Amino acid sequence: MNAYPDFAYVAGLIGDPTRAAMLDSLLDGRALPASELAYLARVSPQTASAHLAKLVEGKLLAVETHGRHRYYRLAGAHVAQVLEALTTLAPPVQVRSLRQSDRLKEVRHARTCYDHLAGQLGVELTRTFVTRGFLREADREYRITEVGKRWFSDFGIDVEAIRQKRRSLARPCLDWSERRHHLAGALGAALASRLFELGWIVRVPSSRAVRITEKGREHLAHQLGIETAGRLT
Amino acid sequence: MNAYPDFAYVAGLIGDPTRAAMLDSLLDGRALPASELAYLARVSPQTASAHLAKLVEGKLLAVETHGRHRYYRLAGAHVAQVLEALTTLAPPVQVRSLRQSDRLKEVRHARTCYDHLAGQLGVELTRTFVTRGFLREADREYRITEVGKRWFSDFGIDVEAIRQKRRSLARPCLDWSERRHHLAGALGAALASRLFELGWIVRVPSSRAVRITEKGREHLAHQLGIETAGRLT
DNA sequence: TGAATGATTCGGTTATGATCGAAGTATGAA
DNA sequence: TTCATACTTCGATCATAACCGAATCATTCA
Repeated sequence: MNAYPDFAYVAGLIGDPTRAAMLDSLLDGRALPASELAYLARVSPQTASAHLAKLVEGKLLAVETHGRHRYYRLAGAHVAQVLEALTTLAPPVQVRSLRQSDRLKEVRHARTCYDHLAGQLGVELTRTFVTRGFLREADREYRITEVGKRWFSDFGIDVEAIRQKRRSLARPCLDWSERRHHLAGALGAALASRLFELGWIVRVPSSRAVRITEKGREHLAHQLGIETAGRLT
Repeated sequence: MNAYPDFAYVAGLIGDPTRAAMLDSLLDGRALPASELAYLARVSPQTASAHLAKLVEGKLLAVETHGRHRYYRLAGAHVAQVLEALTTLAPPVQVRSLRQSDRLKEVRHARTCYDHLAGQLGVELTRTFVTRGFLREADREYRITEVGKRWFSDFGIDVEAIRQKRRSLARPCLDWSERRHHLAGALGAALASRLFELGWIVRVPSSRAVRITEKGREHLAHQLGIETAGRLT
């Protein structure tokens, strides 16, 4: 009857709470061993193993064997994008505690999405790049302008070098908290790691949230006109 | 622990084969009564009722009561978009029969996606509008240029009139078969219904596929330079 | 070679939730 | 009223798949 691919299969894979917890743990782009994923999802190694096999079978995860360890990671940025898109449909969390509310604010403010930045910070950076003429929006991707190439180069990102890579250079990714696009792709990834490298942002332990350092706050304001103080709303 | 919305819940709703069949039946934007959905998903009315309640509870469907009938439809175009995005991750169907292969070609060639057009035709139309300067891509939406407004007006679509509507005017929607964006939003919907009205396209019975008529083929070629013959690949 | 560790396979148990029969509610028509 | 239709609620059944204990495989290290 149905002549086109079936979304029920993929949704079913994602829909199991345990598998969802695993996918969630991998959303930041890391590769984790099976035991770690079992621990994070609070199930036994056997159970985890079965789930991971299904996720690999369904092409949502990729696996890499290193000695007796098996490292699992998302099959690609496209998987992270679909998960973020799904989150868009999810009912907003009802806040129970002050602590939980704080964590939600953190994660809305700035977080990693696979290997790039999302949240207010991610969206704001992207918006600034477009209004300053560094990026131009095209179908399914951002084009990097000459001005942009110079700016990124000065910032310590060699656009030509990362252009070599197979993956797409600069693509938009839908942000579930801001409901706007932020920069993904190789350039998005490079930008995020450069910001970590410069110490403008640091990871919040055991969370996808990212904190902007004092140094980062100053530089973002001076160099890009992005005000980040008091934006934690 | 998790401070952000959970995609497992939504994915779980979509992941059940029966519910997925119902969502699929509604992907063209129609509103169908519960009994019809039960028939299409091959379950009893009681079972269907339970599933529909869950889908409404999860804000994936909206329900409208007319007398003793209850009409269910997708809660909005955003739901259709997420379903299309999910389909992007789904494994390609393995073709068993010539008949199935033909249906797949049909649906790849041209189909409705909620209330607008998708497939090769949808993507090609959108591409043409952009290259001819009728639309310009911006963040999360297409901007309609002055030239575009005139062209759509000549084509029988009053852009100012549909701009009044609440829903977004012209937004991109990811196409699972072409893996590019096509035009969604109020303008996308208006375009589709105008093409039906003009008799350039007709629906294929019991399918989301759309067939381009001889008349449509000629006009698309002359007025927009879109060659549709022999593109059924 | 043997012991220890990481991970998977197998088999049996259990719980969740999809399913439908039967009964109940609401609307419309005679 | 009474009957028919559209749909939902309740209750019971049943199947699927998540889960873990035990055993197995594979790698590393002593």
